[in-house]
Amino acid sequence: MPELQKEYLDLVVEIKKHDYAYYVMGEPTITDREYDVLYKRLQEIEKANPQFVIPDSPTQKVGGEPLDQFNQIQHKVPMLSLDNTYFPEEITQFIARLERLLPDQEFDFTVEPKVDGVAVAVRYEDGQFSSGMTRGDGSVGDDISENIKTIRSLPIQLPGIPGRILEVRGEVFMPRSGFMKMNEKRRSAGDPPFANPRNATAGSLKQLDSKLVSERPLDIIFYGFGQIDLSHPLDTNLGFMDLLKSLSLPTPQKVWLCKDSDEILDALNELGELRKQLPYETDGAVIKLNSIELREQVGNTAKAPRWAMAYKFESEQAITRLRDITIQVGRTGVLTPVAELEPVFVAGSTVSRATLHNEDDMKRKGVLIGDLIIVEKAGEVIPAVVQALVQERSGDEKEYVFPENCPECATRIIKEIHVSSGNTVYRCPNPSCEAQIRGQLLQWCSRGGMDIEGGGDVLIRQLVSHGLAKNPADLYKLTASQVAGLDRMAEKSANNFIQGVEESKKRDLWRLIFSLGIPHVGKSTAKRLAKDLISIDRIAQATIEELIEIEDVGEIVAQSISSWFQDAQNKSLIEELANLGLTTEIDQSHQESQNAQIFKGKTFVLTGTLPSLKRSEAAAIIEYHGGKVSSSVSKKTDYVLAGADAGSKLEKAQKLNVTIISEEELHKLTNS
DNA sequence: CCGCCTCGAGTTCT
DNA sequence: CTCGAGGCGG
Repeated sequence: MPELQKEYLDLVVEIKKHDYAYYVMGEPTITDREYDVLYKRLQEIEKANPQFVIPDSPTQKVGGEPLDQFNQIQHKVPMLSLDNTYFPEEITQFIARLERLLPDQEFDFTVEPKVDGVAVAVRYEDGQFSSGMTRGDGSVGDDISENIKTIRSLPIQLPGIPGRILEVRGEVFMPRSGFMKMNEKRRSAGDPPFANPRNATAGSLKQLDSKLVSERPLDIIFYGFGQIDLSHPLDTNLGFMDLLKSLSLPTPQKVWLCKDSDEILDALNELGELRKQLPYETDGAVIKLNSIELREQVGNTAKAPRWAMAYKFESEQAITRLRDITIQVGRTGVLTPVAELEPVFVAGSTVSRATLHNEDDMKRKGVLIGDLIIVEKAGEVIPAVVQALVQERSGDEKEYVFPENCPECATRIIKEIHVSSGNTVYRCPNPSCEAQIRGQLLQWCSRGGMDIEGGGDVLIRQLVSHGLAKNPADLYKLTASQVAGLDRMAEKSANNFIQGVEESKKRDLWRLIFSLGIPHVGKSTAKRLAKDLISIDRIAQATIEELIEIEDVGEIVAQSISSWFQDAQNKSLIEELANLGLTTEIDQSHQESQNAQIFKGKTFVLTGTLPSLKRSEAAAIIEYHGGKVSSSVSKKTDYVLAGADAGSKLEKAQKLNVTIISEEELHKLTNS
C-alpha cells in the first residue's frame, strides 16, 4: 500500500476517534484548531487522490447535489407516538394497567429524558448506514439520509456488526450552545433567527441541500428501535442502551431504573432538577417497561404502545396566535398595547392576554397581528410575548398602528419621548377620561391604598359610568340607596361598601398620601413624607427646597409633588377630603411608641408565601419593631424573610450571604 | 460622572 | 416579578 494511502487511512481513524470523543462523550481530546488541521489535510489528500476515498470518511458525511424533493418511504415498523400526561397520578394508572395486563409478573421500568427535537429513524444494514427518515405520519416518512449523515456524532460504519438489520430511533436536536451561536450568526447576516432549538432542528432537516445542513450544529440521541434482525436477541431496555453504547451510537446521559411508582416519581424529580444542565431542551420524561419480552406481550393500541408513557413537565413557553392588539388606558393616562391571544395553556393556567408594554417594545419584537408568537410566564406568573415566529408568516399579517385618539374618551393622544432613554410613551391628556378616573379610584380603594372593602373593578366601573363618582371625595358622599341601584349590587353589599368607605376615613396619613396617586410618590415616599411633615397641609405648602431636604426625595420628585398640590382641582380635593373627616395628620401620641425597637436600623426583604402570616402582617410586625421593609435584596439588606416558593430574591440573598430567616424565627426574635 | 441601591409602575388569572 | 429610572455616595 502506498505511503500516502496509509496516511489517509490513519487520518480517517484518528478524526473519527476525535469525533467520538467530542460528540458522543462530550470531552474533546484536541483543540478545534488541531482538529481543523487534520480535517484539512484529509480533504487535500482526497482531492488529489479520489481513488482513496472510503465511504466511512468524515468528509463523506456531507452529501452531493441538493435534492429536488425528499423521497417518501414506508416505515417497516410504524413509528407510533406516545401517550402523554402532565399529571403524576396518570403514571400510577399506567402502572396499574400494566399490572392488570401482566398478572403475577415481576417487572421494572426505565425513566429517561424526553428530548425536545425531531423524531427520526436510522437504519444500519450489516453495520453500514443505509438510510435515515423522518417520522412523517408514523407510517410514511421522508428520506432524509443525506441530511442525517451530516450529523457528526452519527457513525456511518458501526464499529461492530450487531446483525443484519438495526433500525434505531431517536431524536435529532440542536444543543442550546450551538443554537445560540447559530442565531447570532443569522442575526448579523440579516436572516430571521429561529424561535427555539426545536424549530431550528425541524427547519434544518427540511433543507434539500445537505451542504447547508452540515453547517447546522445538529446532534442526535437514540432511545428505541424499529425493525431489527440481530445476532443476539434483546433482553431489556437497559441492555439495548448498552448495545447502542458499544456501537458508538449516542444515548441519553442518564437512564433511571425504577421498580415502582415511588421510584419513578423520585426519578422524575431528579430529572426536573437535572434538565437545566442537559445540553438539549427536555420537555419531559419517557417511562418504559424495561423487559423487551413483556413489551411484546402487552403490545400497542392503534396509536401508541401500551408499554411506554411520556410525562411532560409544565412548559414555561407556548406557541399561540396573536388575534389582535388592543389598548388599555392606565391610571396615569398612559396607553399600553395588550396582545389578545388565542387562549393557550402555559405553566398551570390558560393565558389569553399579555402586555406588550409600549410601542418600542412592540417594534423591537416586530410582532404583527395574525402572527404565531411565543408566550412565556415571566417570573412564573405574568405572561409576556417573547417573539414572533417570523418564518411561519403567510403574508396576511398586519402591522399594528397606534390610534391617534384615546379609545376611551376620543381625546387626541400626546406622544412623549423620554429624554434620557429615548423611549416613546403615548398618553391621553384628558384628566376626566373615564379610564383614568377608574384607575385612580381603584388605587384609592386598593389594599395598599385606603383599603376599602367592596371597591373592586365591577363597582368602580359602574360608579364612574353612571357619573356617581368623579374623584375620591365623591365616594364619601355616596348613599346606600344610590349604590344599591346598580347591577350586581343588592342592599347588603351596598351597605358593606358604604361602611368600608366610612372606616377608611381613619386610615394612617401615609395611605392617604399614597392613594392620591402623585407621580413618583409610591408607598415608601408616602411614608417618608407623612413621617417628616406630619400633616397634609404642611406637605401641600412645602417649597421645593424643603422637599429636597427629605431623604430619598430629589429634584424630580420634589417638583412633581409641588406641582401636584398647585393644581386647582387637586387643591379643592384635599380641602374636601379634610372637610369630610379623613385623617389628614399623624396622631402624635402614636409617634414614638415605647416598644423595644429591636430591629432599629435593620432592613428586611420579604419573599415567597409565609406559612401563617400574610405579607402585610409580617411587614407590620417588622415595622412595629423599628425595622424597614424594602423590595429588593442588596448588600445592605440585613435579613431576608423567606417562605414557600421563594424566587429570585432568595437566590440573590444566598449569593450575597444575607441572613435568611423563616416566619418562625421572626416570631422568636420578636417574642410574638 | 458612574454605579449601586431602591422605588414606582404595570400586570394575569383564579 | 421585572424593568426602568431617580437618588445619592464615592
